[in-house]
Amino acid sequence: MAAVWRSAELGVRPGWGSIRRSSPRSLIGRSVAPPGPRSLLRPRPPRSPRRGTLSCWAGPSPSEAGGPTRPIPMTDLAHPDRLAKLERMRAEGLEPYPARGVVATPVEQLHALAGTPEEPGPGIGQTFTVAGRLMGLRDFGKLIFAPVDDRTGRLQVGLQKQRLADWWPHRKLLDGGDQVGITGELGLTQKGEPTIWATEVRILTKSVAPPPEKWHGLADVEQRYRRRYVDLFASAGVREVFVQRARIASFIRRYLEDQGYLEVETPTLHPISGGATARPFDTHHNALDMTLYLRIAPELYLKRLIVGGLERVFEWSRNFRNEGISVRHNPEFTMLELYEAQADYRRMMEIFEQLLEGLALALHGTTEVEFRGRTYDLKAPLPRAKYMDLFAEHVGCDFHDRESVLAKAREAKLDTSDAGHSAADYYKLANDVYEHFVDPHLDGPVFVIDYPIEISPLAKASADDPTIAERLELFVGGMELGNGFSELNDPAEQQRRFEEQVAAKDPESPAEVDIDYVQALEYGMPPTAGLGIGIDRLVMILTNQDSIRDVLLFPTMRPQQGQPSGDDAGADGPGASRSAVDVSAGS
RNA sequence: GGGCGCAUAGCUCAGCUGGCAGAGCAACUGGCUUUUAACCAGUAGGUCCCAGGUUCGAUCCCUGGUGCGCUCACCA
Repeated sequence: MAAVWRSAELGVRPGWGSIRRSSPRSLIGRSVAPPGPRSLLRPRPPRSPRRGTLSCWAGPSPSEAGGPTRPIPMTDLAHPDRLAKLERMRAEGLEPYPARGVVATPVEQLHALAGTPEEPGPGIGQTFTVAGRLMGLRDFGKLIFAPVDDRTGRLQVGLQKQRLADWWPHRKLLDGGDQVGITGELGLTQKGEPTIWATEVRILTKSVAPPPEKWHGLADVEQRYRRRYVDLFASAGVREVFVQRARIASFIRRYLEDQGYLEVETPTLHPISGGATARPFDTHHNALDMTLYLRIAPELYLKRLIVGGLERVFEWSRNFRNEGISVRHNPEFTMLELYEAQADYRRMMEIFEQLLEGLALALHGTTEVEFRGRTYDLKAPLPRAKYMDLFAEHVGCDFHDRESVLAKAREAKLDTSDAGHSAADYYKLANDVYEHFVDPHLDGPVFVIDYPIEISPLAKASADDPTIAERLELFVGGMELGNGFSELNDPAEQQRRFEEQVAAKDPESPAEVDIDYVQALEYGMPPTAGLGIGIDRLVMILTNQDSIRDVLLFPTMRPQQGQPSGDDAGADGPGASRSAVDVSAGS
């Protein structure tokens, strides 16, 4: 409690004692803005009466702003001892938040420069600066060892009284978690640990919130996701996952660019939600007074670009789907979509295979990856299995054998009430049967190919069999990693399929035909194939993370502290077009 | 939305059958110049998630709520 008020002892104007009682370690001072996430740790009871109290803070303080004794705005995350040190720094003429950092050498390089006891590096005895977060303190009295982390790794610094005569009295101001810049001679300890023997120590930023326990880091998964910034610096291996994620993205970009692909950006706000089957998020544009949908897939825009002659395009598409959250679903997720003129779905499988194999080799040096305790070999070519064959094998009857399929659907306790109404309804049900019986067997890696045309409304029919679409889905670790097909480019056929979907009056079906897309096809889209890859899941596989949340820096979370949640159902009035869920390739 | 589970110090976690709230790390004080989660001695730190209920007495039992995890359904 005395946290914030330690400053009072150090000369902050007296007389705030009454506030002190009423406002223990809450968000104090600085402004009267809404409290926001006060307690970042636990829900707290409402504090409405305090607002007035806060405003009397803000009033008189500006004159003090900038002064060393101004009240310290802090949440209750700030620790009293650290706040006291902050004030002590100012009292001793040290700026806890200096304007500039230091020019430093990355830790990775310093390790190379230091070498080993057997083979000392060229930097031994030279002076360097390391900058980063202080990850601990091992105090031996006249010697302190401390690990410092920067983005490239961890290096030990050694603070010796004999080398730091002037600074030594300030040493107690240091805490784990502080941002520091340490300059000194590079050397090795008796145990051979590369160490900078400091001759200059600077606190570049005082950390007033204590870091998590040093050995375990943040273990509470909720805290890990909500406060990822802490997780990143405090938990082993977390940064590495996101570094690898960036490498994966970079590798794929390079690969596609080498293949002559152009990276493009298409709208995220869609007037008609299309390109996949999913409930969209909707929003409203005030000036246009219209409903817009966050994209569920970039597909229809990218194919417009093929019509436009760009021929090979890809996009990192953040897609938004108003669906459930699970260990492999997040409401916003990243999908790579690519389209290539003059290609068919076989070419898409080759690209997919080359990417997977190349990524595994680049990241792990082998095509075998571990995921959820199992090993998957991503060496190309990957096995293929035809949808109809899988259906026959695992369901036990032919896809088109209505009687048997219906019996199987009932056996699986699927909803069969719509099944008789239309051809589309039947195929939807048959596909449900497929997923129920076949998906559990698709551990992978395996390309499932040649899907029924009826569940692939944006795909082109096979030349050999008009009931079959030239389509692939790749499964690894039991997850669908991607979906691709030879693109339907017959505008009349596309319009017919769109209208069929709209007519189905399924709440998940599109409410509206995307006429502009049909018109684009009327101008002529060359034979084209497309592929969508779920990047988050790909990263899961390649970094052996069980949950999609572990490969997303900031996964979607419910807000804390009993904020109103999900009760805006009445927000879209009756006039707002009910979810223009779209036709899709079922991707 | 359904089922199961979890919520205790800044962090990681114990807490027996319902009887004064515990440890390690972090912090503070003291000691220690080559450690690697340093070590040794001491000090301080708690709305036991929230609200009700049962009870002489609730961290513990009951009811409801909140958040999170797993799982099922939908989806990629």
